[in-house]
Amino acid sequence: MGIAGKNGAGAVRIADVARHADVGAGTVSRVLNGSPNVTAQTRERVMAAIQELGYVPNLVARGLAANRTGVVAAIIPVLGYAQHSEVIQGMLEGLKPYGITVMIGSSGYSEEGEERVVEAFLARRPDAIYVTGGRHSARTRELLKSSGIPVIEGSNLHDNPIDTVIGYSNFDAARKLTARLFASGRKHVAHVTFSTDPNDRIADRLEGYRAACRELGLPDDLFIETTNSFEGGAKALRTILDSWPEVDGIFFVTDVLAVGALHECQRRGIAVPEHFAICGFDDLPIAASVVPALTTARIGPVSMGRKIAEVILARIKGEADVDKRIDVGFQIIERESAVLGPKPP
Amino acid sequence: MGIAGKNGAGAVRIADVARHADVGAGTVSRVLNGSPNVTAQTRERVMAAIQELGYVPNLVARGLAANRTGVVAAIIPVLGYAQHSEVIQGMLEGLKPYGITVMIGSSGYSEEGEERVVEAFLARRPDAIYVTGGRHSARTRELLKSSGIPVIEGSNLHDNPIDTVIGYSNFDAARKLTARLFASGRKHVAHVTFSTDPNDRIADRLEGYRAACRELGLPDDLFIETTNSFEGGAKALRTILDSWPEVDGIFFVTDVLAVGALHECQRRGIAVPEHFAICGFDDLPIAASVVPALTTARIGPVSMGRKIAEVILARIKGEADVDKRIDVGFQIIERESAVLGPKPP
DNA sequence: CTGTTAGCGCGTTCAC
DNA sequence: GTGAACGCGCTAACAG
Repeated sequence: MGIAGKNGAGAVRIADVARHADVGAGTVSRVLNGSPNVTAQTRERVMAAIQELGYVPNLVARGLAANRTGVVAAIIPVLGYAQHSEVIQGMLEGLKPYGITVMIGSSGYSEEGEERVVEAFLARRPDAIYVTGGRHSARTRELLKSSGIPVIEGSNLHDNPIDTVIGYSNFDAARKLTARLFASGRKHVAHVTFSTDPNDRIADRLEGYRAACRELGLPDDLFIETTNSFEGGAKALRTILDSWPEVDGIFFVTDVLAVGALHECQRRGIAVPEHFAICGFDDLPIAASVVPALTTARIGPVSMGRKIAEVILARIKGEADVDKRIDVGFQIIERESAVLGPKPP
Repeated sequence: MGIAGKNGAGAVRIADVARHADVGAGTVSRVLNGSPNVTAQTRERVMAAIQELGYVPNLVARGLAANRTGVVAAIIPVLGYAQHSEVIQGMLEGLKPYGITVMIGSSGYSEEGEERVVEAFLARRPDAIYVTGGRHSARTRELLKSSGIPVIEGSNLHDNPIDTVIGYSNFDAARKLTARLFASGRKHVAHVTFSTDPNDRIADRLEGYRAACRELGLPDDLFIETTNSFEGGAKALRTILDSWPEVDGIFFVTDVLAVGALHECQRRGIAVPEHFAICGFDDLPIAASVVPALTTARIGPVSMGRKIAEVILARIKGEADVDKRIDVGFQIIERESAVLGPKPP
């Protein structure tokens, strides 16, 4: 320890401030936490002492004493996928004004990975925890449930949440997108998905596709699996061309896949939407830029993150009547990749 | 508090374990921290007690007592931009095996935002801190310097680091890309940049472009500013077409801009690389997918993050002879968007 | 090798 | 309204 021994902005503690302001340590703590039971005069004296000494409260010690750390934990599959990272971005923006910090972990798309991160995080006593999706190991559910803190499951509006779920219906969105392809005159709509992980969001989209097919009395098994990458989308397109020549519409489970397929169409001179109507999912920025622009479903991950922050704040404040199931909805974005007839000028 | 009052996996403390195993609290702490000074026999007894009671150490209390939190702080401009998020992903992967957690913050591309996050983070006593780039407010530098913890500045290999810098030379990479465009036979190479923030990486790329121009005795002022988005790239391309009809090569400061421009070329039927040789920067996944595939510079943000983790671990362990300046290098990725002559078959 | 004790810095009772 | 004292759960230093 010592003067500059990793003590943030100095080794000055609350006792030093108290001495300097000629008050008790308790009083300093009170002004720090905005207690009303302090005279304006003494408050000023304390504030002055804080300024002069450059005092910075030790939030670790506060966390121990108050049994409240001001930290929320967040777990997403990977940080590199913007759709998940932007949820965190929204949470950061919503929580920063309240002095709440976020610790981040990645599950690597695996239940086991998630379990280990949850375990490690709970030992740090966060005030709340956010996890992506609704599929977790039994032990993870148990850990979370008995943690005693608010648990927010995000992105997919599933039944049977651990505590609170904030998201949208992947099933409904996928069904709507599929139905839209059929409504635009397509007769044979395929679906491209992936299955490298136990991911309820992707699984629900597949079910949405199948439901839309069955509602029209059409076969619901025109789907193939690939890897979730641009190249995976291109590969899937080639497979469809080879295997199902009758297909005239494709619903890709992510924009990444759809964009990869669009590029493959460009390379092969296949006209979109004339030959294939194509839609994706997520409304990544690239969806509006690619040629032709991509029809897709928009979620608004940042605002979802902000909503999550709101709920966490309310729960931490102790408000009991917070919704346990919040639907942030989705929006179908219609662009050229899925219109029929000649392209707009 | 109480039995299930937000105490993680239960309210059992180290004293409970000690009692259950019939040893002292210190001994439990020793086995927890892997001290060699424990008999295998007592170690087992303690481990058994931990198991039976479902004890989970309170890392907040440990942090206070040990003056070592096992947390590292990381600040990036925004979470939604993959290039930055993936650095964090690499850090997570490198630090997780050592039980170290990452708290994340975003500066919003502003020095003031960064300063506030740094301030908030230091109060939580992280064991180390990572910040993006080398441009910071004077107060941020001062806070960081006097924090007493390892400070890693990342991404841009600048001079005058606060403590340690890990990255690559944006200047060199940009110069090399520009020179490559000239070497492929282009005579008028423009540069598209943006300036919405005090970003040393982008500024250094501009300087690299200008240096390459001057080395050939060519004008170094064919650059324009736009916003860093697909649409921004498209807009810049239109501006160049209108203003500088002689331009036959464009170095876009990010892949996002370059891809936006490539899409605009597709819309307008402009042949790339025949009309324009184009290159970007970052080697985002989209760069290999777009048509034509994009020549760009690759950094490897994930492995850079792992390198940062390594350095942090070494510094935390107290190793004094850790490099203060680590060049992770870059790689020019040659693809079709910048070759001359007929495109490959 | 092990038990005991004194802090780590702060919030929160209590009396005053 | 304010100060003093105790405790949050753990590590580290000290005896033994």
